[in-house]
Amino acid sequence: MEKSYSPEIFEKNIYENWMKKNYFTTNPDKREHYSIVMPPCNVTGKAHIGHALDNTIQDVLIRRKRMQGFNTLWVPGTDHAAIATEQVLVKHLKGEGLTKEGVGREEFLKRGWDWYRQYTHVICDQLKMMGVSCDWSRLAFTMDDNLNHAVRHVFCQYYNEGLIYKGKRVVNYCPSCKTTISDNENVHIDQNTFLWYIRYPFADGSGDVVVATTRPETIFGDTAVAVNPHDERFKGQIGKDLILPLMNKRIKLIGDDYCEIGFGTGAVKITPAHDPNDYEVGLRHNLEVVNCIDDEGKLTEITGKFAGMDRIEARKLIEEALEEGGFLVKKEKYKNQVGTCERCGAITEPRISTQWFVKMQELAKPAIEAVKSGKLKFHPKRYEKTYLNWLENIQDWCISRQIWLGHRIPVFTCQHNHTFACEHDPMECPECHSKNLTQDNDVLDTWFSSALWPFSTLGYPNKTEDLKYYYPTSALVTGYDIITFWVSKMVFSGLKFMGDIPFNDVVIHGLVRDIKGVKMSKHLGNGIDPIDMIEKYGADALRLSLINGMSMGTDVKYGEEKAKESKVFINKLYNASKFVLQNLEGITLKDLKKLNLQEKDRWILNELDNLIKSVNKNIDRYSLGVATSNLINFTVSKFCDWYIELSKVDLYSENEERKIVTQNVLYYVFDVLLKLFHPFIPFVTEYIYQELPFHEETLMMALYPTKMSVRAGKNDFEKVIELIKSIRNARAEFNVPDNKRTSLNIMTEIERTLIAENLGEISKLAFGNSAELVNSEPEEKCVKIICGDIKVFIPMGELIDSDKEKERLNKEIKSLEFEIERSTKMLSNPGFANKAPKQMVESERVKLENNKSRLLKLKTELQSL
RNA sequence: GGGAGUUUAGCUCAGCUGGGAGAGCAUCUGCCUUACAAGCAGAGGGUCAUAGGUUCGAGCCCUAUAACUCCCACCA
Repeated sequence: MEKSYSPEIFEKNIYENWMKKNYFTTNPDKREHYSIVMPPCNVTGKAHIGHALDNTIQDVLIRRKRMQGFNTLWVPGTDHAAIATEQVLVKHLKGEGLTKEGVGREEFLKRGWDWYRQYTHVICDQLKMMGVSCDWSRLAFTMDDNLNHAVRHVFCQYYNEGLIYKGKRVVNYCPSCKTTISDNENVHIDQNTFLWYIRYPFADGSGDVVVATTRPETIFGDTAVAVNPHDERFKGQIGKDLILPLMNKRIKLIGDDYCEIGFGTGAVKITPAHDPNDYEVGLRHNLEVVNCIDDEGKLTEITGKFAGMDRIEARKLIEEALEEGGFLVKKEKYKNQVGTCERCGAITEPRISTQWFVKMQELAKPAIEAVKSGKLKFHPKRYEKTYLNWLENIQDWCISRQIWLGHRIPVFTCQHNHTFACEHDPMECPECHSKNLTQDNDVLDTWFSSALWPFSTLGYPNKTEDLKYYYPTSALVTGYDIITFWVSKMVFSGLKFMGDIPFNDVVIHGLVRDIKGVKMSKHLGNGIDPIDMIEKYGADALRLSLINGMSMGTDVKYGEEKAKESKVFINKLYNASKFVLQNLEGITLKDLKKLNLQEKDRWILNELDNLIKSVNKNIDRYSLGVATSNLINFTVSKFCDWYIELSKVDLYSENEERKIVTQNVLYYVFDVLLKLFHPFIPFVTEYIYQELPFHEETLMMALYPTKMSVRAGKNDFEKVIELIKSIRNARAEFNVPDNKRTSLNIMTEIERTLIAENLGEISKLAFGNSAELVNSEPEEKCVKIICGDIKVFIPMGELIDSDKEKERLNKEIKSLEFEIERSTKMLSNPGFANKAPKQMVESERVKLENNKSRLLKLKTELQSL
């Protein structure tokens, strides 16, 4: 083993070996299964720290279950992230002086595949560096042939059942990406703008109506002005004609409840082509739909001299024109929110267009029921609300996108206008047998394919053994940001096509933010590259730093310091392993239960049992951060600080029997500890494990520890620990430096056996040069320490300062008196004595008695000074 | 406008079904003790956001309030 912990020299080899031995691959068998499908990573570039968190959580769950003997399947995968990738490709083309239309669909798709092939490698290699134990032989991609088959199968079923329809709607449209985007991708941001008040004169010259708008450029598309039919101000005017400014065209004043009395001027201009509400109003009143903004965000021909101008840039000129014509009443500052494209940041346009939709009402119902009935569980539970709230207010799902990358909509039209959906590319029209067919130009929303992920990756629509065995999967691990648009879609898809929920548990984690809590972004440059962290501190340190202290569902504030801290801890574990290994030479393996254990051995074994219990409990409830802090706490504060130090006494002694016992306990505890740690920090644990005198082929397949229950009854060794701490404490109070050793004279009646057994240990750990049991107080001037029944006399000659000693005793007396008062009060409260559990009352009584007798001893001591 | 979350030591956060406030980092003191100075031993530091309530007992449960964060929503 290397002198110090250097992850860079072994992590890569260990991973390659795991791969080579096929430890990650699995197939259905007789065992119980535990399966997870990995949320597919976008093939757009590098893995970010969020991937590291998400995949570490899954790896921890998978690795523990694998060690517990389950048939564990973890399916890795990647997503084609069509809009983002298409954008990048278009940019690349532009660099070559080309356009997408110029190269044509076929060539463009070819370039897409080249890109995917190249970057799938990058992202997968990075995941491998993190140590993920997924079954790489099953790596899935949302555009794979079999997944495409699943998509088309599902599409056709929806289509044939009438759940997919084509319709005219106002949808969000990004003029920069030139495609429709979903509501989720349309992010609202605050903007400072103006509210323009515009006068619409009545055609008969009887005054005018003033409307307020934030979008004067849409005036060209106005086909009505609406007021509330119950608004007194407009009584008798509804139905009259108005003159549309700038267009010099007649439009009607209509009455519609959509218009709120008391808001703004009470009148609102109606532009059915460019506002979803106005479109609805338009339908109710049979209004004309006039497009005044084209698919590039430019004003159309009908706007006359403004044609070809960008819609936002044209505002100023439109304003001037309105003013010139005397239509502008006023303009005031106004704050509102505009929709922007999540990917490119451009202001989106509500735009009337023909799109494909999935009817959601019926599909949502069973998905709601699955959660309400408790069959599908969210962890933490509060995220159920996000899920339910969304499904209960569901809108039809717009699934068509006007781009080229992705699953092309499998709907065909023949020359006689027969339209049909087809799972496999058709040769002819099923109705008229025409061979002159054209396919719909749009592709499907990326989420359409990821919605099928839990079963498409297992072979759907074929009825495979995998599907039968691994579905429903055990858990889905993902961030809260995609509950609505991914988790919910998988649930209703699973219920619809598999007849069962796709996973039993939904484990929701938070987002990784920077140390100040700000979202990481390229723009701000506050991102932390997980690969950087691996190179500097090792993959195990990265993993541990993400998990330790994390609370499921809550955002993680992350800074490089955390990786550093984790590395410091792993180094500690590494050093402990060096100690253990050095001292296991010549060990003969024994059955611990048959060995003559001492109190200290029972103590550490008992603590270890508690650890196993709490680690399991916390992983079961997905409190991974608590599990790691249990583990770290045990390692540092129990194993290293105490047991290792205690063990030195016997290991370096001539007592062969004690040496064998100690070696066996050390080995046992450390072996269990490595196994418990392995799911979290797989590399270093495997590395150390291979150095142990007895081990299996790999730690990742070793049996996960269970409790051994060495003993029952109470733990006496705590008393020795208390004693040692008291001595250390007293020495510190007298400013005795650690390198000054003293003799320790211990007097006790009840605990003679316990103390006699641990004299060497007490001496070593409490800075003694000797420790012995005495029957009377030494003649010399001593510092006296009282610890329960045990008294320790430490001759410290010139160091003893009686004022200081008095001070020390007084301090202790004071805190004891405080404690006694508290207990007395509590016990004398009839409510407590009657209502509290008996155990509680009893232990409080014992505590009080002990404190009282201790107080007496201390007071006697003080008087004798 | 609706909903959720957070508020505990100087900083980052734990704290399970209520039963004497915890960790890491930082600070101070003393130690190179043959696993570890990336260390060891010790110490200081908290009205658990505020105000009420339930209870024998509240960081934890209930009700308000405040501050911050996030999500959802078609308000011109």
